[in-house]
This record gives sequence, C-alpha cells and structure tokens, in this order.
Amino acid sequence: MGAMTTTAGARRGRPPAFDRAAVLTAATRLFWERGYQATSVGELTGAMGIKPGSLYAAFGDKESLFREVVRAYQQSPAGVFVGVAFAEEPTTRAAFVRILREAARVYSDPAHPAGCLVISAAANVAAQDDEVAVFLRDVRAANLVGFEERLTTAKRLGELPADADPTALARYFGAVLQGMSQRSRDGADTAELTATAELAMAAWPVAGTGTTAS
Amino acid sequence: MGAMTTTAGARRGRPPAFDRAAVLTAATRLFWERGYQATSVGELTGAMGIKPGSLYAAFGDKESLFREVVRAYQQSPAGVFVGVAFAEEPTTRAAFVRILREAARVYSDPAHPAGCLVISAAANVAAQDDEVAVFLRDVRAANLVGFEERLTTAKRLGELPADADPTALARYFGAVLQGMSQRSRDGADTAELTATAELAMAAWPVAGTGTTAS
DNA sequence: TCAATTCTTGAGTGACCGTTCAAGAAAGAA
DNA sequence: TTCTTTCTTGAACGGTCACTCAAGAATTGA
Repeated sequence: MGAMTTTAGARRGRPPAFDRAAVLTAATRLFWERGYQATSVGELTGAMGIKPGSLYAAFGDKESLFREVVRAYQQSPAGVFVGVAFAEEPTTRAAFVRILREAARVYSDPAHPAGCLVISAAANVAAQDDEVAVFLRDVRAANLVGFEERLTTAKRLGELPADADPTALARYFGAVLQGMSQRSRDGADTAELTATAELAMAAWPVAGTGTTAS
Repeated sequence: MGAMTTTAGARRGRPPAFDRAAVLTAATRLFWERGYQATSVGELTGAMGIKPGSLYAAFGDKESLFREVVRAYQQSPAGVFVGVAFAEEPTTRAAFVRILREAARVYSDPAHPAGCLVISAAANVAAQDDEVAVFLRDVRAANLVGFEERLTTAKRLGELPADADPTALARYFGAVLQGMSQRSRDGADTAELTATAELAMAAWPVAGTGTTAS
C-alpha cells in the first residue's frame, strides 16, 4: 500500500518540497518533548521547516499530525521493543526482564526526549483536546491487554504457578513502566532505571509460595 | 500565623466577598484534574466564582495561585499520608506497606480528581512554563529524599540487610507510586491499585538473600 | 504550448490566552 | 461626614492560538 504511493512516479502536480518522514521526525521530537497540547503549530512549522499551509495540506490538522506521529513512533525502535521481546525471548519471564531493561535504556536514551511518548504526551490536556487523551489511553490499554494475554498464556502453559494473577501482574508491570517513564522525565539515568527494573522483577511469582507477603 | 490574619478583625477597607479557602479548593480541583497549563484563568474564575481582577488582587498571578494550591494540597489528606505513615508506623517496612495501600485508596478516591497533583499537574508544559515544572519536580525530588533517608536509617538500625540499597529502593517506590498515579488517571480503581501495591512490596529486601534474581 | 493538478507562500481569520486598569462599592478611621 | 483603604466589576490590552485562503510556482498529461 505504501510502496505504490511513494515509489511509483507519475504523480500529478507540484511535488512536495519536504521529506515527509523527516518532518514527521521533527514533529515527533517536539510532541515527545513537550506533549500534545503544549506544542504549538507555530513551533511545529518552525521545527519542520514548512509553513502552516503546507502542514495542513499534508497532514490535515494538529490532531491528525499527532496521530500520525504516534503511529510512526509505535513502529520506531522506541515503540517496538516490547513486541520484539515477546517475539524473541523463549520464556515469558525472560521477555518481561528484557522489556524492563530495554525500557530503562530507551527511556533514558539522550538521543531523543526522555520517557515514552504514549505515556507522557497527553498527561494533562484541556477538555477540548479530550479525544487525544482518549486516543493515547486506548493505546496504553491495548498494551496492557498484550501483557495480560502473554501472562495468561504463560499460566496456562505452566510457566506461572496456579495462584498467579495474570491481570494483576500485567497492571503492575504497566504501572512500573509508566513510573519509569516519569522518572526518566525527571532526569533519571539508565543506571537508576535499570536498578528499578531489577527490583520490579521481584514481584514475579515463584512456584510454591504466595506472590506477596503481608 | 494563620490565626492572626484570619480571625483578628479590624482590617481596613472593603472585605473580600469570597472565602479564600473555598475558592482555593475550587482552583485545586481544576488544576488537579486538568494540570497547570491546560487550566485557563477563565475556567479558574468561573469555578471560583470570582472575576479576574479579584483573582489577581488576591493571588498575584496564575503561577502564584498554583503554588498556593500545591502548598494547600500538601497539607491536605491527599498530601500528608506519606508523612503520617512514617510518623505512625513502628517499622519502615510497615510504613511503606501503608504508604502504598493509602496511595491506592487516595489516588482512586472518587471524591476528588484521580492521582497525585504533584505527579501529574505539570507532566507536560511549554517552555515558558518551565518554572512550574521545575517546582513540582523539586517537590517530587524532596519526597524521594525523604524515602531515602528513612530507608538509610532502617539499614543502619539493622531493619534492612547489609546488602540493601536504600537509594535504589527509594527510587523504585517513587516510580511505583508515580505509575500508580498514572494508572488511576487512566481509570484504575482502588482494587487494582491495591493489588499493584501488594505486588510492589515483593521488592522489599529479605535478609540472607539477594534482593533480586536475574 | 497549454490546461490540469498539486504544493508553497504570505497574509489574515476569529477566538482565547494571561493580565491590567479605571471606576464604583463597602468597610474602618478621623 | 469625609478620608483612606481595600475589594469588585466590566471592559479592555497585546499576544498567541489553531487554522484558512487566494495567488503564484512547479510539475504531468495532452
């Protein structure tokens, strides 16, 4: 689908003067750093090197641009490491260990803004921009469902003890990742986040004992 | 200090037509729900029932009002439960158990906006409002220092094993609390957050073993 | 060469932002 | 009563917001 529209020549009219992927990257960086609402169209056009008219012709409006940014982000290294860990690690436990460690690295990578764009870009938003907040919340909820499905499967396969609660575990790891994202935005470095990740894995259920002591 | 200025009569000039504490509560609710930047002065004056002139005469400007809101919040039940737990619980472990459980309750209390105002009210902010973000980040950092001091003391008193890392633990619990706050803003209820809190306590060091397995 | 199509440009839209201010109203002091 | 002080009110301030549009430039198809 994308190949036909981008590679095949013979498009009528004046060609765009900018590289769509490049300006999307610039927009991503801004949204990632400041969040959706705090990023103005003026800042966007400045960073993207295009005028408002071009932005609106190419992307629709600010909200559509943001949705495209999120879509691109989810396919970037910072967005796919969860899926990659699930696909490549042999055990569910190893997958979560890897997810937490990768998050520690990615969230604090100085090559891009700190934390996770999906977690922080619409943390607070005016009533009028509710749809953006709902959109990101749905993405987060879908990620949690992915966690839960993997953990449920692991329990069915005997990888988790019978008294393990996949739903509670999924939400716990989700909360830890959101906390790590926030900590990285507060300045936490890779070492700190890695230490947090290691401690977080202590919640992994061990066969034969309850998962927590009161 | 507060008693003299509020109770003693004999103040010159026209008295304020509003209850300062009441309008502060209204402002707190708005800032808590939407965050600093996404809350406009127009919404504030509407919710507080006063005109812009009165707001600026009484509170200075939007930023000063917000700082006063944060100060009041920190002395409210939602802001003091950490200090109360430290003061009332006999052991450090019991204090952290209580902090996590209380956070689960408070963050999801439907009587007020979800989560922690200090954690979420300036999550993303434009460059011009940096000072507000820095202000809240400092508050969070101070809370972490409080955690760390308590844990360091616990280690010195033998309540924690010799290989325990108070700094890492403090940051871990800080991250968990930030994650719980975010989860509550995504709709998590008390039961979910409580389950997360219980799982989080699995990271508490046990004498004689390493704190984590790899 | 000429029409059709697509993008760029620059100027401009109304709405809302945080904030200010002069004028009037309500209190104590003289 | 009159002065002084403090608060309220309503109408504004310039600035920025997201967004639009007509006119010109660059391309393809005929």
